[in-house]
Amino acid sequence: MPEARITAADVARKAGVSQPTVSRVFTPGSRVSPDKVARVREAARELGYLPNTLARSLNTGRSYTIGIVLAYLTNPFYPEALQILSERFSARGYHMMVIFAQNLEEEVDGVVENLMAHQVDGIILASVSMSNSLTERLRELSMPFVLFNRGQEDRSLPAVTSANYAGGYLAGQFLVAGGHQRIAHVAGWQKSLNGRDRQAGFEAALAEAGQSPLAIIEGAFRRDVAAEATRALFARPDPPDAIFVGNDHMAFAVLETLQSELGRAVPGEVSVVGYDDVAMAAWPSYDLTTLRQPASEMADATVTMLLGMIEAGDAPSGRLEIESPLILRGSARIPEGWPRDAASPSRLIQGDPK
Amino acid sequence: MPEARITAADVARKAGVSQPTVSRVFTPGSRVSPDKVARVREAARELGYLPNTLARSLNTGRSYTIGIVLAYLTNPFYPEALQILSERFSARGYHMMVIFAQNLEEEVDGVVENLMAHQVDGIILASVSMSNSLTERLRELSMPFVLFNRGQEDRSLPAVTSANYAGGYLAGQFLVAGGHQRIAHVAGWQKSLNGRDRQAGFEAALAEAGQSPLAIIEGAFRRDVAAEATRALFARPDPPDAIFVGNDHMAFAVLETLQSELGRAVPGEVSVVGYDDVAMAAWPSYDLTTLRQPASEMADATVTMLLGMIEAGDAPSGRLEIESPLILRGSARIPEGWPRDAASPSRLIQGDPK
DNA sequence: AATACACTTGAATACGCATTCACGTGGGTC
DNA sequence: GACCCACGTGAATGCGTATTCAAGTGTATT
Repeated sequence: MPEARITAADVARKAGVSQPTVSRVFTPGSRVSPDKVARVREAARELGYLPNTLARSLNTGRSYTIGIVLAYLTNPFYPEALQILSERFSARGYHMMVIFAQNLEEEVDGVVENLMAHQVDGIILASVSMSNSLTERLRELSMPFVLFNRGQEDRSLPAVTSANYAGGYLAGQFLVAGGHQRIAHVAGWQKSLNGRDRQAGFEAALAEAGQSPLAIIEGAFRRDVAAEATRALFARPDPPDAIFVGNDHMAFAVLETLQSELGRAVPGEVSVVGYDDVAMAAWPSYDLTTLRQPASEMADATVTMLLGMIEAGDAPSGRLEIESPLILRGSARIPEGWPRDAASPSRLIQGDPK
Repeated sequence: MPEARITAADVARKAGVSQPTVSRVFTPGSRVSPDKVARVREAARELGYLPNTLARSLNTGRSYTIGIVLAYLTNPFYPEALQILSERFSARGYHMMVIFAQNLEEEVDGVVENLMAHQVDGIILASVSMSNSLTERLRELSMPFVLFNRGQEDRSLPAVTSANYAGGYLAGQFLVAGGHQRIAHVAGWQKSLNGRDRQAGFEAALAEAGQSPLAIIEGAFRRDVAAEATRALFARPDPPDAIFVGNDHMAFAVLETLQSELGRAVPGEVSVVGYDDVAMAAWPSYDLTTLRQPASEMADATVTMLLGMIEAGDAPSGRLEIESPLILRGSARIPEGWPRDAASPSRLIQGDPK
């Protein structure tokens, strides 16, 4: 029966030093004489000692843990982002506590309180809504947080998104330039600013060309709803010749409904443009033209922003929008002379406290 | 500038009670008079008090945190499993700390030590290898752990998998019954027992029918390798008329290579059977016949097993294999009279300490 | 009326570590 | 040779909570 719990005091005793010296050996930046370092490390190795992170956190006030709240992983953009975020945080010495919450303000608020009780150093809210009272609470407690892939009306809230309006605009511009006359939109969830921004950009591009959307149907970021929307669009006497879909996850359902169920040629009869550029978009079955949300850059920006607040005490920096280039593939007709590298510019919107 | 940190002592002062009384109010099972409960709750609410989980864990020795080590989320089986595991643990009052580790024993060992330093109550190792020394270490420290979707040679290690051998056997049986004569296998990673078990079952079924596999090529659970394997199979003078693929993630690549690149009809010229039944397998683009690994049941079993060790002190229970039924879809010819509900039996293999 | 008992409560303490603080010790400077 | 200073070290203390333990209250029992 081996020792139940090895503490710094045990190591100290074995190495013939004091407990604080053991602590210093395991605290980068502390100065300890080389011989004691060696003795302590040797003793620690023999005993199998590991510093208790909880005790450490309790008196430093830093847990090196980041809480992340997610709505779901069904949309493959989130697994991609989650893994990258985790790896970035790991590289900076942080761990990630992952919690799923349905996208209800009430539930998210409870989850966030839970994370705060766990003394996380910061919180990432990925694609979930939070109540204003919670936002206030986080601010008062100066708990660092960043919204990931989810903006809110208040542009002063720290958030990292892609340039959704610009991306939607680019999608619209692209489809108009492709000579499409009846362009429909299967929109994202209307309670999501992401979805509304993409839609607004899309509509602006069409308006600028003197067009208006053939139809706009909410897809709620769900496959089944998007498939149903597609059926509805093609039950019309004047079906669309192009569809801009609010994200790739829905676009796959739209494509499948068009091809397997409605027998429409893509892009011959209908062009389809998505949003996200998840890995699957490049697979042969879909070959989807789409706007790329660069998960890697978004994760980098999120980590930088959050750790800036935590470690450097940076003030919350408002919303950061990452450039969202159009990736040309085979699901949409490519206009003559369309540049291969068209992209919407990235930009930082400084928050103006409402 | 609001209070920096509200402690139980602050609440106690405001409510006119002692700190232990506050503690008791927030500790289910402790008896406190109703009026004091009310006073304490009121004061806590006004101050915005949340018990510090770190301090609590420090002297209870229980963190209510589970560490989970994952190799990647690229195979969609893992996001599905991750979300279900998280929800199950949440329901039992536990949080999940997620860490990614390349599938190298060395790295996994380091990550696990890291989790132990964080005082997790238990660890789930999802599809990663660990060294024998680490296994020993975990046993000595009596740190509960369960291998998820990854068995090891030592059947006494607590693990939850599907019935991989039986599943592979069923796949082989099914393809033989379908009248296929040249059955190939794109195998999983050879260092994974999952992959080897599926292969062994498959080979046994063929052998029983007097056949032997046309070819077995390692796919390493990777899309690109699987696609290349498919090309190699069809570069032969005697290409296969059926392929059993080690998991769905690879099977999608095989299907796409067959259809988009090689122009082979599925299931007309080639039948394809996968393994996992991830959500995408049911999508029209793939419509993949496959063996279901029931993520939900596997997660339930894992949670039950791990929390049994943590809360009830159960002894590690050996490997548990969950039934893995064959899901009939359109990617493989269905033999005449094949039962619609064929399934491999689930079974518990008691560990015999080597 | 006296004792026993169930119940509630606060003072003290422990959990494992990091961090003051004060105390040497040695080498360098004039 | 006296002084100063940088450095290494251990004793003591605090982080915020849960858990002894003993004391106090009131009710039931004899």
